[in-house]
Amino acid sequence: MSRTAADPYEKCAVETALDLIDGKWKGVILFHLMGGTLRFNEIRRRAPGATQRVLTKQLRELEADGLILRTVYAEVPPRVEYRLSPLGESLSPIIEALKAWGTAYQESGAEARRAA
Amino acid sequence: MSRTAADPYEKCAVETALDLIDGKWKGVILFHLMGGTLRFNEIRRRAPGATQRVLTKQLRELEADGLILRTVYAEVPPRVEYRLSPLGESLSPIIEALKAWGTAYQESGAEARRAA
DNA sequence: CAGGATCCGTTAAGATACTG
DNA sequence: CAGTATCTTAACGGATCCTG
Repeated sequence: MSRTAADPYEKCAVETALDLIDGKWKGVILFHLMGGTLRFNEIRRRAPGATQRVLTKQLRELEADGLILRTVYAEVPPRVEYRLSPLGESLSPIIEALKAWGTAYQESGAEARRAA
Repeated sequence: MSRTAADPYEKCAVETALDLIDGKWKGVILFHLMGGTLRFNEIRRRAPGATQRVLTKQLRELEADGLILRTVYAEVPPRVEYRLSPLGESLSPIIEALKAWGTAYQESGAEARRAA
């Protein structure tokens, strides 16, 4: 954050935000948590293709970043619930916007062009 | 895109969108191009820390994804201008939202907590 | 059930040098 | 000016096996 140029501050904000949702499954996780609290295996089911290791890691990162809350119930069998923190919820409009934009992009056939 | 579950479609849209702006400097590039057409070295100046190689690569990816347009002027010295495509411009609201959110995140002191 | 520990392959990204 | 060509490193993501 040197602030040598005119507006490096603004630039960093975009970077900061993107860094937080950077990770192959973070967007997906956040999106599904927007629907309410989920347990580990429930998230896993909604993110087929992601392994436990990766999922766990990204959940921990999201937690460390303060975007989600992790609640462990000391019972047996173990139960761990994940839900959006207030900060995470404040991302909802953006996730929704991304979803809408992604949908439009897909339907525009731009994906096909990309593959080509 | 198996569509086996209830709504894998929606999930993929979020993923699709994030994939397009995934890359350490893509968000920064797009943000600065929102201010108007820029030449290669102008972008470089606005993304200190990014090397030519990385910058070139990400610019090419953005171009391949149809988010930016690259215009080469056959003159000497060479001049190459980058600007947002209509599709790229449609991302502006999202980039702005990310910037606003990132700023709020930074000011909330959440970054400090993250480092700790 | 919800992970932790390990090993491994791929890719992103950085450093550096050179060119039309 | 705007790249390309190599090389190296670090991080990410995946697969598998094990445990409180």
